[in-house]
Amino acid sequence: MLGVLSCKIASINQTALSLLDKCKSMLELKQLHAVVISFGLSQDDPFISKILCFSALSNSGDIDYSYRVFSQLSTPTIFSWNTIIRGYSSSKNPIRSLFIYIKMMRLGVAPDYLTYPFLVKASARLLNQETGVSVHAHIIKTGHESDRFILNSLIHMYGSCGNIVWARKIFDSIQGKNLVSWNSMLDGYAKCGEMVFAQKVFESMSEKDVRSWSSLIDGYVKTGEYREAMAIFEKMRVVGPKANEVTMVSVLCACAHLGALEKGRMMHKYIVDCGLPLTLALQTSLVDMYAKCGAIEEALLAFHGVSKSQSDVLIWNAMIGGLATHGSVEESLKLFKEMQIVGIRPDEVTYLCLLAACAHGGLVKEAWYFFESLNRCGMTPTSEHYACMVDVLARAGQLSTAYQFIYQMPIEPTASVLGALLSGCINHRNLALAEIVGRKLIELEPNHDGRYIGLSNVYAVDKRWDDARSMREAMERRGVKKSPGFSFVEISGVLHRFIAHDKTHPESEQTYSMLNFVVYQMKFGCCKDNQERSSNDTSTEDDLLLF
DNA sequence: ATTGATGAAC
Repeated sequence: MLGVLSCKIASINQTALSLLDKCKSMLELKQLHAVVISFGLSQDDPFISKILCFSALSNSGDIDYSYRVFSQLSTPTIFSWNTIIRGYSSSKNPIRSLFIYIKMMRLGVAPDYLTYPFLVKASARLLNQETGVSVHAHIIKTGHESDRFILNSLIHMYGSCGNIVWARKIFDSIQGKNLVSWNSMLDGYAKCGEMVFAQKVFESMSEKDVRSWSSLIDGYVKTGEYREAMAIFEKMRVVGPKANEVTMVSVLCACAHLGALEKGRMMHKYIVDCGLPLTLALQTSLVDMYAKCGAIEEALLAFHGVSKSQSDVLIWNAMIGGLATHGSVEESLKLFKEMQIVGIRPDEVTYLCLLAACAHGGLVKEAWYFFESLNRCGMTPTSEHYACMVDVLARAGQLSTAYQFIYQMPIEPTASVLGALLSGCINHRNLALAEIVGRKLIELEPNHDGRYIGLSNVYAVDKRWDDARSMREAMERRGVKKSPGFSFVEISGVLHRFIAHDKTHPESEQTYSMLNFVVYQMKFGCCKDNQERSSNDTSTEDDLLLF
């Protein structure tokens, strides 16, 4: 009798195990788990291992459920410990990997060679080098310092934490580097903005995969070298591997910053043609690209293509921010309300977007409301929030309120906070305050060319030409290099760069003629006749303002 | 059972 029963249990167990392999959601997993518990099999090891793995590691898993199951085990195997540490290392709370590890140490459980890669990953994701160094020390103490997987993850960790020197030291020490070693080193340089070194590493790689290309492209995007990023992508299309989601996210970001709408549309088409799945990250990049390129209708189209139940705070921020910078202030605020109805919690960035909207629409009262909402929702305003708030007040001409606001800030005002006040002072012609703020800004950032130009502009508005010139001289005396401002215009997919006073473009003459025409229209609201259009009559004042 | 990349604002 007992034999039959145990036979039955074994077959139920077998069925449950094979069903678990086909499990697709937490709901199904929990149902199976419940069945097995009701048969009194919950302590059965292969089954529990599978439950842990699915809930800790699968995309549709739930690491906290995994941990609850784990904490019921009397003596978890090293496999179970590692699974939980691994699960937390890629979760929202990577610090929990370290907590589990500490628990493990206290209980005297010995970690193995599979424990450490996840602990290093957790430290990397925390961007906390001190934690990383502690883990590194444990790796040496337990004799795992020559494991190639661990060394590769250490390169990545040090690179992510900005310690590129140590990343390089480990990289150089590895005998028999593999593609992951090279990619981690390359990505470390790219993350630190060391693109010359990143390029060097990239070129000396005998084997490159999609990650190598993506890291290089993203490095150029993060350093603001968008045209270089696009050039690498074009090369990748010819000689490299097929682009994937990550590649395209960076490429779209480059298009967005270049304002290259045609190119952005081509990239959108490329994504569809390649059959790349339109993930939420890609859709967010599309929304942002279209919005930044001024194609707000296409941005909205991309945004509404996402079902609200699948959306997250990032894509709402992209759309709210896009509408705000486009000047569609009401639409932007309306979307904010809708976001809350859908049940997406706004975050710090959402409030920055809202404050930007208020600045554009001159909505001072609303801005105060949003600023106070930050505190109400338990968020701490950052210097960027203060800068935005000052921008709202300064644009609206409430200069003394702005000044008071800065005065009672709990943190030191940053250059962008004072910068917002300065432009308000210039626009509303409070030149006495402008001079004080301008001087403070140079003090704060003595190596920033724009700060000297800022104060010089104050003098220029005040027609104090000698003082204006002296600022330029002060800048040169201190050896501050002035980088020329430039912008891009995309025509038929070709990017044209314009630098102030640059005459090297083949159609420079027509361009300046049109510029003068447009400036005249803006100033006087009527057309000059064609004869006058070509005359180059920039005044001294404009010259100084443009620098 | 292991390591490496991506979306929002300044």
